Amino acid sequence: MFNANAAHEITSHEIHPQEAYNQPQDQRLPRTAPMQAESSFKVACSNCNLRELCLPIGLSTDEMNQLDGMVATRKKVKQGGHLFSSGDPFTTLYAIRTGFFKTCVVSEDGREQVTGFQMAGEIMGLDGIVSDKHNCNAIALEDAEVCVMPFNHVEDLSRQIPMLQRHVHKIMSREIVRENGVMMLLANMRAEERLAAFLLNLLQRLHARGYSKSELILRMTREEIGSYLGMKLETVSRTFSKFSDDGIIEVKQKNIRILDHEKLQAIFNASTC
Amino acid sequence: MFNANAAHEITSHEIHPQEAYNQPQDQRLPRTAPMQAESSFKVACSNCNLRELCLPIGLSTDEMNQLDGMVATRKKVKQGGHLFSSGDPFTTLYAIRTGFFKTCVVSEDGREQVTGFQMAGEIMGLDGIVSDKHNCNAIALEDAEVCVMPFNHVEDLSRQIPMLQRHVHKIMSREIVRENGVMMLLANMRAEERLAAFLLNLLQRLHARGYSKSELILRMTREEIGSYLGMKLETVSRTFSKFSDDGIIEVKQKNIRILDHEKLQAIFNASTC
DNA sequence: GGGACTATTTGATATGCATCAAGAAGTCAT
DNA sequence: ATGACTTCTTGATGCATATCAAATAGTCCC
Repeated sequence: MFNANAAHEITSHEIHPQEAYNQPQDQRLPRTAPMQAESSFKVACSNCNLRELCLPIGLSTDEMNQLDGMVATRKKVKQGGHLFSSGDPFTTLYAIRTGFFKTCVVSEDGREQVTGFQMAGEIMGLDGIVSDKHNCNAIALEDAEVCVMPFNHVEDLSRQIPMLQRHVHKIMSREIVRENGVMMLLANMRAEERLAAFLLNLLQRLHARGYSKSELILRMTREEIGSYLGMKLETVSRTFSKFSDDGIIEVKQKNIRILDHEKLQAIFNASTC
Repeated sequence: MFNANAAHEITSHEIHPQEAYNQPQDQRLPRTAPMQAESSFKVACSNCNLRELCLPIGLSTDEMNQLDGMVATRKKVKQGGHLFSSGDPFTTLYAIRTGFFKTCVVSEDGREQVTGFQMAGEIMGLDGIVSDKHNCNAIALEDAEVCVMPFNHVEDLSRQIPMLQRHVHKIMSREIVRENGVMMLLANMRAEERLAAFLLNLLQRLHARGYSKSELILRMTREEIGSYLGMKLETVSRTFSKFSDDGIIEVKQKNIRILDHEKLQAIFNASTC
């Protein structure tokens, strides 16, 4: 659902290479899709190096070519910029090619609730389908690029390619299941369990993208973490400090190093105590 | 997505007529679909009196007939019975024809989290699509009947009827948006706001089904409400008592009468204070 | 590089809800 | 109808996290 070789096209003044998720790093796992010369790539899923995350597997060459019609264009979003806002008319889904987003809903009185953090290969905009307008804000937490997929195209192609249809359904179902998990977290867990769950989830998703299992850079503030986890930023900070004191993690601002993955897992399951 | 004239087929020993949501009541709004003789109805969406809630509008007669193939069969579930359980293989969606359900996920240590309450016309099982197995338990809170819709049928028909395809997408999107709202509730609201939001939501959904706006019967226990809202059953009870003391509602066990709808709404928006 | 801003950390105190407990009301089965 | 069970209500107390506050660290912008 988006094109490959992102790194080649990003100019260095846009991001800090050593910090950005959208740059390849030493820890990245090898990709099956070989790197290719950087010029002359059209917007196409068929040669996107993230297609294993984004698209259904097992498509025929023919279907792959059809699929390239799904992405109409690409769009860059600067850090802090809105990809879409609550109330905007809904016409397209977005696949993240590079960068990192948060989605949040805002109540009438202005309280903001972060409903999720999205990274490369993940789809945004599903909330807009039901009422033909977006129901949340999608804000880039670092400079980002997305594939614009007009929802009409997605639906048309889904009718022609059953495997794609199933894939779209799975993506929506996955989001429902994810939110079920967040409900469990918010309703039942204590601060330490929530933060452990949050870190483990981020690590797992980053690992699937070729990043280290024992290190990560938080793209969001303590306040945004707190919003997502239903706690105040001070509590997030205190809990980080506690994990640090207990030798579970090392915290250097937004850089987190996991020292004891098992202990973190144990806290998450602390349920079991 | 399910058949009509439920009331005619339910035998009285199964439910208490004066209490059940699955019985017509004085307060019900008139339906556009006329009541018909009770015998000889086959499983068919085309003559279901809930199709306005359940199905896309504006289908041609032809498409309507096609759609009748979607529901393979119907299934009765006794109060307390499982429609499906976490881990069960996923093959079908279910549309509630009559009755009332809860869905809940259970963490490894056994903590139960109610993720939703479902009533007539609503679809269950969407959580199962992503991993081909169900991710939660669906338990009947009163004797119920559902339409069994093999997911293969749904997908096949969706490819043939674009309006149905869009409808399925909307249903999934609606669930995502609903869960966004629950996240906001759990992360940001205080006990009174949560319970007010809960009551208003139930009232609104029941009203759409022809029930009174000022009265409802809770099908779930205080504990189940508490689980859904992220609070303990004692707090639910206390909050009901407080609303009662404040003249906002009248509580007689599971029977709730709304005395001051505006005040309830104000508490929900209490955010604004 | 320096000043203004934002983000983070840490401490002290307050509070909303959980927990523990016990009794009342309602429901079910025989 | 009667006893056993579940559900609900209400009170007393405790605790986890919110709130308030202030200092520190980091970042951005001229």
